[in-house]
Amino acid sequence: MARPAPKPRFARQPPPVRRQALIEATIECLKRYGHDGLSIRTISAQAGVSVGLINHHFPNKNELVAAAYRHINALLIAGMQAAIARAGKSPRARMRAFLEAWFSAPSLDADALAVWVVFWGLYRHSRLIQRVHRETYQDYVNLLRGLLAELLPPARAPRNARVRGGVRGTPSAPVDLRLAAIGLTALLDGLWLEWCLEPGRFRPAEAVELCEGWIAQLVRRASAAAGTNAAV
Amino acid sequence: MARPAPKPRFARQPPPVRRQALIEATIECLKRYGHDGLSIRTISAQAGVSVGLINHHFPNKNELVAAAYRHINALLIAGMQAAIARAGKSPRARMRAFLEAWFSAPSLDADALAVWVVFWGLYRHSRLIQRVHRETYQDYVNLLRGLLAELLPPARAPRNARVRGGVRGTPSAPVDLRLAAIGLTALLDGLWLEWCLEPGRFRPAEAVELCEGWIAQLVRRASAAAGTNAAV
DNA sequence: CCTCTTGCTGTACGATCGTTCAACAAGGGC
DNA sequence: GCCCTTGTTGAACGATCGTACAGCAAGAGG
Repeated sequence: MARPAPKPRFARQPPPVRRQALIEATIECLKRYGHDGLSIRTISAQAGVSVGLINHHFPNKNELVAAAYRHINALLIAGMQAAIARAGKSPRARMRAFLEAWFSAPSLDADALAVWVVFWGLYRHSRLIQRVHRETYQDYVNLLRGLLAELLPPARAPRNARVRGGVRGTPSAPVDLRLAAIGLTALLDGLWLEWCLEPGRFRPAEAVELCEGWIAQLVRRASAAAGTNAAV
Repeated sequence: MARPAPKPRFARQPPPVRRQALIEATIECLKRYGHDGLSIRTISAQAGVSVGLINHHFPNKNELVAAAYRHINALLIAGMQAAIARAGKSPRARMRAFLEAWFSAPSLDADALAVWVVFWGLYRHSRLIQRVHRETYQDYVNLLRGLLAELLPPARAPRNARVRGGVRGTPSAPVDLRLAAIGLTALLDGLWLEWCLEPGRFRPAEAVELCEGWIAQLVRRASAAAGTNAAV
């Protein structure tokens, strides 16, 4: 008992490490408690630190929240890119890998959606969130557009494509890569949203199937327009 | 000046009228201030009443919020139904009317999305919101499914439809009305979401066009499967 | 082992939150 | 014109919010 039990009351961490821990605690709190979890006290408790520490590493709460938003964005995109890279070189396999990664954990998680939705709710009134969104959402769209471009015949890009009015009965209109990416993004986001809000309504495999149907239809139209059979 | 200027300091309202006014004030506050607008003081100021009145007409704040969620749901569905009714009897015209109503004001409004998103953020942690969602979302899905059913040939409904594994290259698989409705819902929601988050990326007419393309493709497949030419 | 830097703690502060409640007064019924 | 019902007010309460800041102590450098 000579030694006074030198158990340190806390352990110092390098700023980057601590910042990362705080960011992850923020996301965990959002998962657990929704928007109510976005409080300095809740987050610092989750991270196991005192209330004052957050303002030592971040100028204010909004900056921490924006950093957390940036983190989940980056995580999502990195996950998708990894899945694609694992799939090899075949454009079809890469697209399929992307879809399957999109419609399975950890992307397809009701808790995760709850987190995203809180950020979207902040979007309109937080310039910080808006900036992060602009910076990262573009990456996601580009990723998707790249996958589509691989898949479609390398036809002349329809630059400045003005859509002809009333496309009702013209199934062989030239494929607009921009619109195609927008549509696929919408389908992905919409299915993701639906599944998270009510997981019982359909199975993830069915969502993949719906997307592949959309893409197959796209490839068919593109091939017809190009007059070739480039796509299998 | 004999009369002491009998200007009443407030005007009484029948409870249903006042309740409705408070509900609309809640939505207005959400539009204006996002989640921060969901405070008793902000809402009562918007409605022009005192802080105590809300708890006189609603047992607590959560009930008011749930009532507001129910209100915007009902409003949306009523708007769509009205647009459809105005379109007459032709299934194609009705579907088109629906799409155009969906992708124009007041549905397609960035402020409106901000309101929805806040409610979705509450969804996971509020039993009240969950109940309202269940009760009203079903109406929306049924509306959409009805429109689709009108449009597709009256083929035998694929009950208990088990999706065949790996539908990769079978474009003439029987059309599953359930999956079709799910896909169209996702496309609608996704495009709506995208447009509201970044209105510059595409025009509402392009969204309508994307949806009509999806539906046309569906009709084509259904016709092929039925072996008829029922749909023009 | 002492020193110095700095990551970290925890109290304090003012603002704002949702809710309660006693008192007020608007306005219809007689 | 008075009464009575009840819609409405607004002060007060305790809890919790984000931030500031003075001081503690961990742990590397000498």
